[in-house]
Amino acid sequence: MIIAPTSEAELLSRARSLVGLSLGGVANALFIANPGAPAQAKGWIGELMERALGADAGSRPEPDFTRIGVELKTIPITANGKPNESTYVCVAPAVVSPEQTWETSVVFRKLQRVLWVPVEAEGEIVQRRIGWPFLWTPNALESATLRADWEEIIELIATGRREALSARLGTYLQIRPKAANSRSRTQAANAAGVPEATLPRGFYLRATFTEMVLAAGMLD
DNA sequence: GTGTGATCATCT
DNA sequence: AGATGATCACAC
Repeated sequence: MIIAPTSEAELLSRARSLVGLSLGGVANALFIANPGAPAQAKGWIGELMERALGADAGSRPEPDFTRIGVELKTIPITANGKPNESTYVCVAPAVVSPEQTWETSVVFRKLQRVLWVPVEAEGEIVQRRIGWPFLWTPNALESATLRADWEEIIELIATGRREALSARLGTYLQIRPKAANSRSRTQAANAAGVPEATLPRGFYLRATFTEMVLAAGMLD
């Protein structure tokens, strides 16, 4: 077990010491078993990096590095240097409390400070290499857009209009299914407040957004 | 089942 | 090809 970092500088230093290394090499050094077939290896890279860097939040809905409030996100990058996937943020609430605001949301708390770690998206997983990591905080325009996206989506959930939810909503932040399968259900409420089962969903950052973030991050 | 880590696979 | 909806693994 690697001890959690106590400062951003320590975290960033650790992450940058991994630049250029293969995922298999890091896994071997940590005595972590190699992943199975790609379809069975979802999440393996993220969990490997969590362990390599000392993330300590476990499965709690808060930033990975609890002491310094930093969220870790690995980001798959193709040969053209762009992310080939969206980025999962957290589950979307099935019911919204009246006190819920953008500032108290899990999306906001997780995205206030992120350590992005680019990783090659192609080839054998164990041979993929780690790229240049950087710390990020959304700028004013990004924050305003994320907030507007979140509010639009949350409003639909809060008013029970889940039939209007779609991954097409949101400029940077979107909502999509987040479940074991399409038959999964969780308890929600319809427009009249009557309990109703619904598909669990999660918040994701569009790849077009993380592409912008990555482009800026490469500069520092 | 709920939350974490995501990527897969189908549709447009 | 890119985006949307579906799915996989694991901890608790």
